[in-house]
Amino acid sequence: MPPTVEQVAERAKVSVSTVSRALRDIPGISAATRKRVQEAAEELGYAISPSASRLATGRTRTVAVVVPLLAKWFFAEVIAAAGRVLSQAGYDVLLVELSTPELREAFFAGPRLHGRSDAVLVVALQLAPDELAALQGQGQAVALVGSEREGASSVRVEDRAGGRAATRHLLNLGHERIAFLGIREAEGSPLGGVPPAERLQGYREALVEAGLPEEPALEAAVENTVDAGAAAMSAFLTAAEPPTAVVAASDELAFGAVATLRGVGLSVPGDFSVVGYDNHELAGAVSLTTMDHGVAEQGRRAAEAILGALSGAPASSGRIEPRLVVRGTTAPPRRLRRAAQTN
Amino acid sequence: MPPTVEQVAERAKVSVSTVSRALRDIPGISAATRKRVQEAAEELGYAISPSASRLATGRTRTVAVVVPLLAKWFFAEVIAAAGRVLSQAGYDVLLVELSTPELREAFFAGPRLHGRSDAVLVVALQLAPDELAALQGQGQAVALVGSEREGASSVRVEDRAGGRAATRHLLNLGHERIAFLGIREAEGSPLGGVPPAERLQGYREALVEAGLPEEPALEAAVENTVDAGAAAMSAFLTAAEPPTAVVAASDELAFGAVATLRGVGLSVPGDFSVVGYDNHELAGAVSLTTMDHGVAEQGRRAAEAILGALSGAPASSGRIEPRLVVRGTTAPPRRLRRAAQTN
DNA sequence: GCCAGTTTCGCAAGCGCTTGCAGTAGACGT
DNA sequence: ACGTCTACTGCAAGCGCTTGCGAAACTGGC
Repeated sequence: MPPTVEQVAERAKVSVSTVSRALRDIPGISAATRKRVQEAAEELGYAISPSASRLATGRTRTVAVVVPLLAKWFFAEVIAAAGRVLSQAGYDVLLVELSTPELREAFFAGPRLHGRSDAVLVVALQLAPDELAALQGQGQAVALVGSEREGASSVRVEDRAGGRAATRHLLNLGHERIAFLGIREAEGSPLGGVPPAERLQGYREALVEAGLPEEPALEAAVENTVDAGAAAMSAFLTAAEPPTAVVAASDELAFGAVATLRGVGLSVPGDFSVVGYDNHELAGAVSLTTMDHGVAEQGRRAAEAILGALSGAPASSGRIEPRLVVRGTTAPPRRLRRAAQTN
Repeated sequence: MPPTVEQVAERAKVSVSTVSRALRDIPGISAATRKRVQEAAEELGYAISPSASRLATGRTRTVAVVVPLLAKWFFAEVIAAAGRVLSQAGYDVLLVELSTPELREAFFAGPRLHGRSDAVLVVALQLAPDELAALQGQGQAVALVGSEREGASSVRVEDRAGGRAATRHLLNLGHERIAFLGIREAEGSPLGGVPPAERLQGYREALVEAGLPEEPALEAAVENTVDAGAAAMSAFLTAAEPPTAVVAASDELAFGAVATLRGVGLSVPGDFSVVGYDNHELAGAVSLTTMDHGVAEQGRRAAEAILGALSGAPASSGRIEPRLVVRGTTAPPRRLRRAAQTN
């Protein structure tokens, strides 16, 4: 039904090879001929057959995007941003969600991308060396978001600095008992390796720098959900000497923490301060103080790295510096404010 | 680099046609031969070339998913659910985000999907007749989520019933001045046509049934964001005779409304009740009473409809009945509770 | 042990595009 | 006016797989 090069050639009174070259702006075709061909194509409503083109060239002009979980804001945002630059550049985006260990295993077991994409954008997954090799073995250029591997481009966040900054913010406000609400892998999750571990390190560093002791009781690690964050917050509150502030490794955990605190009648930030991590789409809605790590930018830069790699550029390795966004869930601890008032 | 049918054929000592048939479970191959071929393929790590197969068959085993905005929870959730059933069925998922009117126009102007997918899953976009025709003209089977068109499968939500149920819930609690916080298209948005209009209708119906007057001043229509919801809520509060409850056409608007209310010191649900619409991932976090309309199920069913259409089934047209999820943002109006106390 | 009827396979012609190489036609110099 | 270059364009051989059709092998029945 759709016209082929042949029909365009016929109409433009040239050979198919000329059509092919004219339409792809390949030199060696006179301007006049090129124009004639383009017009013929236009009139016929010609559209190239991707399959045929791919078969002949061996390249697909498609990049696969693999994520552990599509419905999480972070991943969706990264994909959206990456997708825009990719499709802008004329690439198709193939979506791959690896939401269970089984899917992950199956995906890396065979050459599942062979002939489907030229490159892969891997978000958040911590690839094992052989997994990376499996991808590259299929001739895929690979770019990583949220991890770093030899031989692949990557975009990472300075999470340690981020964790430290979040914690410092609370220290500067006068808090001295600050908890950390971290992320632990859920059972069925395919992430494999927890990148935000650096956030915890940053937190610890900040405490040490401030001359405060590390207290294991103030560190939790739970599944990255609102409910888990809420539960963990409850646990902190039952401590003998509860913290007065918490830095959460994600905004979702922070949401949960805030919910718990307000639920038991505590005021945030009056009685307790919370800082999140992500600058989630809805962070503003609850006025959450949080670390912004340019989620969309991560996607954008990874996509650009891929485009670069596809045109022969060497692997690049970018870093993003998170920055604190102060909103309404952080304030000096009550003790200090009382003191200030009595001044 | 990767092996081809030819090499498999050679190793299994059969012809390429036999390999092709054996690997695809096409009858006419003896069990013994089939096994031999499969083993040979296995040993060689053979993977079919999609391009070649597509070129030869004309089918791509790919379905395109088009959404207006990927990073919104609703869309991401629908895609995730649909993607799971599609990839389970062996289909690739091609992602298309039409986030601006320009992109939308360009997309429908040419045969952009020709040879790229066998079917399209259109989420939320209200297709103009010629847009639908453009897709079908490219030989695409099409399934719609959130709209309905002659000649295409679709999955829709009984939004009118949903709007009515949400409103009734508030009426039953004793509210008499209930506002509606609706969705209006943003300027640069490609949605084109507002499906949730039915939610407003349901709201009005419920009021009429309860013998209450419709008050235009109690109906707002804003962009579907937390901030816009917050602003609209502020407007409601400045009314001469403010409402005591609001039904929002989305959870995001509801989040904004709640934020405004609590921001000015009003208690929710003590002083004001709010019911949302979506049962957003984070609705639980703020304990939002809302209408659940099975978002994942919409994706799943649409994907199933597509698979059906691809195997020759006639267009189907499913409906989903939303249900109320009562959480913590709705309660009787203060007036009534006082009365109850004095009892 | 021979023939008709089944199975099981292989041949070869595409599918629609790309590209190395060869051929043709102007352009230019002398 | 003729040879030499350069600039265009066409030929044809793939790319790796599918599939209609005919050939070969095998099954029984007699």
